[in-house]
Amino acid sequence: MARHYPHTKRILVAVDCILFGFDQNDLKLLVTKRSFSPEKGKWSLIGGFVEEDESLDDAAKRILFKLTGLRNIFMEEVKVFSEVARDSMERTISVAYYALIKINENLKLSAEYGAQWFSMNDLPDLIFDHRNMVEAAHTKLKWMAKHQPIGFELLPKKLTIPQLRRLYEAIYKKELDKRNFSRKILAMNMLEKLNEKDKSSSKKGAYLYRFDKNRYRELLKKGFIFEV
Amino acid sequence: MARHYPHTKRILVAVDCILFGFDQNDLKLLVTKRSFSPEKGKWSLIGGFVEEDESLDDAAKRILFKLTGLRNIFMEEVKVFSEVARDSMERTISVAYYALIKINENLKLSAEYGAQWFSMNDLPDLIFDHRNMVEAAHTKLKWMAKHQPIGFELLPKKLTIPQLRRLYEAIYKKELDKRNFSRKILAMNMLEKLNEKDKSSSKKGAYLYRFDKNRYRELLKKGFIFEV
DNA sequence: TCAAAAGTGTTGACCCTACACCCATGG
DNA sequence: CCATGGGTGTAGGGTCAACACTTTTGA
Repeated sequence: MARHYPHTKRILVAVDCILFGFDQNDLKLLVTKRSFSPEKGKWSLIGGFVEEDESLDDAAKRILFKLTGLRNIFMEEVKVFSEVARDSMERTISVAYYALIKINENLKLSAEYGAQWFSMNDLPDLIFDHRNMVEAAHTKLKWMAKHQPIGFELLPKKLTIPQLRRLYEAIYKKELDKRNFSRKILAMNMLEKLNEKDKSSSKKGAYLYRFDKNRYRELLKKGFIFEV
Repeated sequence: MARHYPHTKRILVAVDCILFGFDQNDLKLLVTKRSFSPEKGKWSLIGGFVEEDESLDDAAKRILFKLTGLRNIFMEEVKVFSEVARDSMERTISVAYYALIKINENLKLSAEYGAQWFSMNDLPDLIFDHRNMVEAAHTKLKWMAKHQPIGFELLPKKLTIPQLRRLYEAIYKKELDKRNFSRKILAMNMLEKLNEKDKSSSKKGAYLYRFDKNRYRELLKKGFIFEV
């Protein structure tokens, strides 16, 4: 396209991804080893520049796919980071996106990026303002997990109530009463109980459930408001 | 700064402002008549391009100031709009900001922009994706007004409880019980009752109150959570 | 004197929290 | 047989919604 708005500076636009995962009891963050200047070799969120023919959402999906091979992942904008000097090389504004990833044996990370999971309780130093991005994303995650059933995006399709509770405890860094929690969750009537148990974390085993998206959509139509 | 990230397209970055006001019973939006191509002469949100030496927050403040002469106004990012073809001239990504403005006799709008207030219930057609921006901002406003005491930004410093209730009714398009509303608001203990009445909307007159920011900050420290 | 908005209390239903014991099983 | 985590019920307090009449005063 021709330039019809003269005398205005065009700017580099990037997307940086805050990739959350959940593993046993820990909320985790996937970070990569930066392979180019500046700050080469340091820990960094995975990111990339926005191309001419893609929206920011598309750019975020592309970047996520290159690292993880995953598509159709829950992903959402957090906010824009636009301080003039935030990138030491050239002015770049960056839009932070967070994504919720199921960590499991099928997840194959591209070796290219030297990616590694870190516990949110024990993050390494990150370049630029990436630490602020992570904070902002975590704040948004807390908000969202409270008011929308996105926690399930971090768990296997078949999940147990104790697992879900441990996830919320990790997100909020706060213990929850197991009786009250399971009553509240089951009362919403969004989980389908299966005739299987998961014995990976106890001898007795915990019943498996499946989040029923259709039932949730029905509830929404009736004015139901999710809240944990 | 030199270009250190080669082969990447730089992009025009704009800010568009969703300016909310409140007048009697109506939530209002300030829109301008666009004075340049494309779409010259049509109704548009006020906006502008981001300059080299400013953050997006700064750009939004600058644009607001040029139109209204106001500073220190509540203003917050909504989200980025980045569809490739959203601007018909040249690819532009735009970050929507919303602001809350007190409409009163001191407000002097720059004549340059042909600005006009419209009721949110009766908006004109807007250019590009500006209507979507307004929807997104309204959604965020509903969210914020419920969980933070930002409603006061739309009202005079001295306000009455019925006025505040009408504001919330306008934001949520829903009637509220006046007894329950005033009990809830006063119970929060954030309003200082004055010995004056406002008779502009009734013969009996309603007591004026002042929102006490310091008291609110104290409450926050004690773990108080605002919710309407 | 009347119309129009302000102000004010109570009750019942529901919801949320706090809390303790038994169950199933693998080792 | 025992250690570990899973599963379950109840009672009390607090919160929220629903509801109607009186007050004030300008016109």
